Amino acid sequence: MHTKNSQPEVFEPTDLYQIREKMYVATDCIIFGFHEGKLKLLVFERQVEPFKGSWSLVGSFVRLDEDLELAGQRVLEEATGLKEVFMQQLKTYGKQDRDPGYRCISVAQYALIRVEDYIDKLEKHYGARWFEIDDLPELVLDHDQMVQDALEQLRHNARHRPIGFELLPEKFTIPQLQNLYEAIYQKPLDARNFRKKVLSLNVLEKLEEKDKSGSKRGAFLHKFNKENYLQLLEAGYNFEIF
Amino acid sequence: MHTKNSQPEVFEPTDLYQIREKMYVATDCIIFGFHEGKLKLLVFERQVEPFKGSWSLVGSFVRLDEDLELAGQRVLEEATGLKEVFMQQLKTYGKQDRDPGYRCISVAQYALIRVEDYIDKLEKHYGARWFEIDDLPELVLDHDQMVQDALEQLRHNARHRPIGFELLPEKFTIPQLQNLYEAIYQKPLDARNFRKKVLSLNVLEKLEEKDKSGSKRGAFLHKFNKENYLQLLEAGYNFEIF
DNA sequence: GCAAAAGTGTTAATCTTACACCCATGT
DNA sequence: ACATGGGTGTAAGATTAACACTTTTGC
Repeated sequence: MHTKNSQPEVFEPTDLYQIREKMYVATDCIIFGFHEGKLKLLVFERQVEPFKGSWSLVGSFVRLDEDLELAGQRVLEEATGLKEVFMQQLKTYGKQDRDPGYRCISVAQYALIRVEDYIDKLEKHYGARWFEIDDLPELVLDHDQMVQDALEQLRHNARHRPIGFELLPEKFTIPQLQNLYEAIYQKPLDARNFRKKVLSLNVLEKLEEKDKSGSKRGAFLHKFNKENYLQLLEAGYNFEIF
Repeated sequence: MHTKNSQPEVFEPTDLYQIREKMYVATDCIIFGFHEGKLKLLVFERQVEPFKGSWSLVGSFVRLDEDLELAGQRVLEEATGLKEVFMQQLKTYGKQDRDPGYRCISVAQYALIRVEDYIDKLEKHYGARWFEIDDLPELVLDHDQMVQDALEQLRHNARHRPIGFELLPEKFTIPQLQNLYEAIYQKPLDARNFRKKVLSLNVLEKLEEKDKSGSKRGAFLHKFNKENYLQLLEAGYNFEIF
């Protein structure tokens, strides 16, 4: 509060560039996957002190000559071998004491990957491991918070953009898609209403092929039609799944 | 892509801590205000080279001993004299070449301030100036992008949380609130439907006082009831204004 | 008395929700 | 033939959107 006659304290522009202190900038990746009807998180065993051996997100320092987004992609590729993954910035964590060793802020980014049959290859390396999101271990530093925030963001985004498709293989069935949404929101959805809703969005392309892995009868495979999606977005269309 | 038999490239954990390069971390503030029925942005004349004299958001380097959020509050106080302002992290901008002088990433935060009669005090200092958001000057560096992103975020958030109240004085009338929403979304709203909707949310407290600044008849003042709001949020209530 | 903004309800259209049965197939 | 998951329609209820007139008061 300031009183009527006191001038407000206004910045001295020269201050702006007076105190310049460099610090470490890290990026940490929250990696989600979907497998066997469950939404999962990929975590890693921390290899360095302090907290060596604890579970942790995977991350890295951002290098001086690389864009922030690129740093995320690099971390992801180093950790999983996957390139050009869907990835979105979540939030930057900047508490002064968040890392006990040194001052370091971390830009968290979350990734959605198509797991498919590739899932256990990841686990063979460097203590990487998938956990179901309702059964996560405690993570190091503020990584628990990051995961909670990422889940909230994922739930929020999946309501408004057809983001869920990033977690499925290119071809998928409607029941698979429904399973995914049920896993994200942790509640059962009505199959008729779900089908009606997603088909009404007009972004799915029905293929002639069937997938018989889920049932004897088999379910028709669909593809996500990105062009239709972009057109509808421009037209101000609102995607809400339920 | 990797072939069936090649092991995926997985990160060498020791790499993580091998390349450590410090950089500057800045925070820039997108300051919104609402005055005379218009949504406005507070910008500043840049006082340092390069680009001295250009319009710019206000910002500062984050200090080693301060939390990121605190840095935002500090910048805001230095620039406007206002304390404990509503402020929310927007996004972190980390292109390698975003600042020509040196490597610097910037965490953008946006603030909503209650302008009231305080508006022109701000303009008297250091070239600070309010611009209407549909008539903004070009800003320095990537600040234009920051403002666009902040606007989008503001529009998005104002739909889901009663965030708009932060831009109004403590006591306000329903028509003023409607004006604000019209300014944010740049489209006219139906007065009857708007009133019905916001009142149905049960977060406004009607006062006995009237405000006669807007009309001869005067309109009843209302207060935002934060307790009710928090209760409803917990109960999973969904605030959508239209 | 008139101009200017505040305040008030109803109806049609749309969207959401709940709900139950037949189909196709592999075993 | 039966067990399993895939696929389909309808009706009731809730929400949204469109729309016009009366009230109050300062000038």
